[in-house]
Amino acid sequence: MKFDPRHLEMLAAIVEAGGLTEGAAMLGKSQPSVSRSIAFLERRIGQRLFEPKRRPLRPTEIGLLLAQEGKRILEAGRAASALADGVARGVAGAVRVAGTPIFMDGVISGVIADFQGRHPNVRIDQSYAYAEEAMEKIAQDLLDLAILPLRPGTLSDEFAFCQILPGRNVIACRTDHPLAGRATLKSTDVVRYPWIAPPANSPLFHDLRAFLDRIDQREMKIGFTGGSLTAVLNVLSGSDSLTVLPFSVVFMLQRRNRIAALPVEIGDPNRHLGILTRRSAKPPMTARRFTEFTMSRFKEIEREIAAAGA
Amino acid sequence: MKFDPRHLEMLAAIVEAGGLTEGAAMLGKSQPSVSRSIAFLERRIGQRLFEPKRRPLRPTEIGLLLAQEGKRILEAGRAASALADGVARGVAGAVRVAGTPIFMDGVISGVIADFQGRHPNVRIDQSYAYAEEAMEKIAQDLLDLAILPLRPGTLSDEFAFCQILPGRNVIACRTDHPLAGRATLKSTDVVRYPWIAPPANSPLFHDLRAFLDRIDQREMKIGFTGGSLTAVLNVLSGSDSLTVLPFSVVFMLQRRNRIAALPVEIGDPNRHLGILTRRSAKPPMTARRFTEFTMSRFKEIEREIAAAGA
DNA sequence: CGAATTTCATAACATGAAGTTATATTGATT
DNA sequence: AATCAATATAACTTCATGTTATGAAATTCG
Repeated sequence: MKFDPRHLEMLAAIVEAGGLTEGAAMLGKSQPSVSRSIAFLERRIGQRLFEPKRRPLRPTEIGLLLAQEGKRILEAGRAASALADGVARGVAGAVRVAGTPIFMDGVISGVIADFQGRHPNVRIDQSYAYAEEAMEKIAQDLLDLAILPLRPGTLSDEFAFCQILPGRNVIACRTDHPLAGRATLKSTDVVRYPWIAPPANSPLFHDLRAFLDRIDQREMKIGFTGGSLTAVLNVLSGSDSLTVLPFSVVFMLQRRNRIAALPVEIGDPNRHLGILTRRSAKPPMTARRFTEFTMSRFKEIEREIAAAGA
Repeated sequence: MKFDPRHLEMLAAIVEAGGLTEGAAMLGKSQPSVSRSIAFLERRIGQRLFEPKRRPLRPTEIGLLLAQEGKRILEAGRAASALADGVARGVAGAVRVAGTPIFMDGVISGVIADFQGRHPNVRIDQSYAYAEEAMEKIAQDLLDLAILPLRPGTLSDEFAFCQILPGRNVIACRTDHPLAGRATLKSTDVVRYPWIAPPANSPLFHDLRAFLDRIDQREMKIGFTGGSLTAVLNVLSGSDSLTVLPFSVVFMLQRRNRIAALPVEIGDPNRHLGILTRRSAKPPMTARRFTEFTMSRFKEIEREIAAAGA
């Protein structure tokens, strides 16, 4: 005996509402429709589900038991509805976001924390990726969006890129570093100190190489390499090391971690930090929400940077 | 967004089975039917439920979440099916049975205990009633069956009566009662001792009155009245009291409770203990099961009585 | 107790989702 | 690259469910 779950739903609704008419109303159906379906069900299982000749329809023993199962079905259906509505409104579901490690850890993690505070039912699946890999994953729909530095011109039509900050990098050091506070720096100064190298394939590393090429100083002491942002910061604040970091990361961390930026700008001025998405398929509502949230958050950060610079 | 629970079932089946084809098979439906239903559902909620371009169909985030609800629906449906099957086979549900208090407590309670051991999913709703009340309730379908003493001839066509034992009553006393063991008794003997009166409106009481009328002894000392069988037995075994009890009750209890029957038979010899049911409507399977079980049990009891009498 | 009211069942018909088989398409596999 | 298996689509049928209108029965109330 296989039941149509809708029949059990009707049964539960009638029992719960205390009558066929109210039960039908609760389900948004007409009374005769429900009446016929229940009659059909009773004949199919060869059992009365409601006491005969009782006008406020009262369930029999088995009617009550089956109605309990029906109630579970009703509740599962309601849960599913709530879930689907949440997804449609962008307040439930998941967002798959990736970005360069240092930037994700230094800035985006804070944004994610804020976002989760407002949308606790949205899960953020974060991963680390550089531009090439991120674009691949976005194209394969393994990723909803990526937050990373790019030159907008270099992009294929497949992608959309929404810039949020200038992608400039700076040389970072601890606040009481011998070089900190100097108005100008000679290129020979910076190579006297040990360096923390960013990951070998990262944009930061390329920028650093380009910078050293430019000042014709190919010899640098690498004192530390391969660490995450936390490790980099610890080494940075406990030694005279220098490293190259996105300005936004230094800005966000400068108070808490006593990090300073030297007056040297590094990297392509045409490059910007931005949000990379796929242009074609319309993204899930959750991803759109997160994108909007991130952008508004960065507007605030931009203002803070401007205020601090003034 | 209101879901058709069948869609959620399909979703769950596909996810559980690991593919659309197997899922359809699990539900006993054709593959195209399920495919189309899922496609329909995806368009309705505007969300993909399965990753596109994946051949062993794999659920998306939301697909998985909705499938979990679907699983609950599937399980509720399965539970309902098991329940309905149980009821149809008479191994689940309830039986409403009534009978005279002394007889129910003394004999039927043991039968019920046996029955419940074999059918733990059948609930026995027991109540106490004499013939008149029992017939009313059976006619109103508030009762499935009654077990009580009746003269079969007096019955209307509405009822069926299946006799299980002669309905004879005896005078009961404790085994070491002064009268116990005597081969014959004079009527004056029995009125010397205090009596325990059965409930005033019970057949036992009427039989006792008829008996006393017959032996022309209208004066009897009533020492105790109004108690249940347990109380009656306690008084009986702790004093020289006499009372009238169905023979079957005395028989069942004589070993455990040291009760004896005096060689005096009381009551209408044309009356029999039997099972009273309604003839018209076909009874629920559970009631039929219980009736059959009770009758077979009484066949055994009858053999035991015969063996003990020999 | 009978009338009014509520509540459920039935009738008649329309609609459309879901069932079917046959076939095309497209990832996956070797 | 070719084959295989899994899924999607097409075309069509069927039947449960939806509708409104109405009848019947039980409950309530004056």
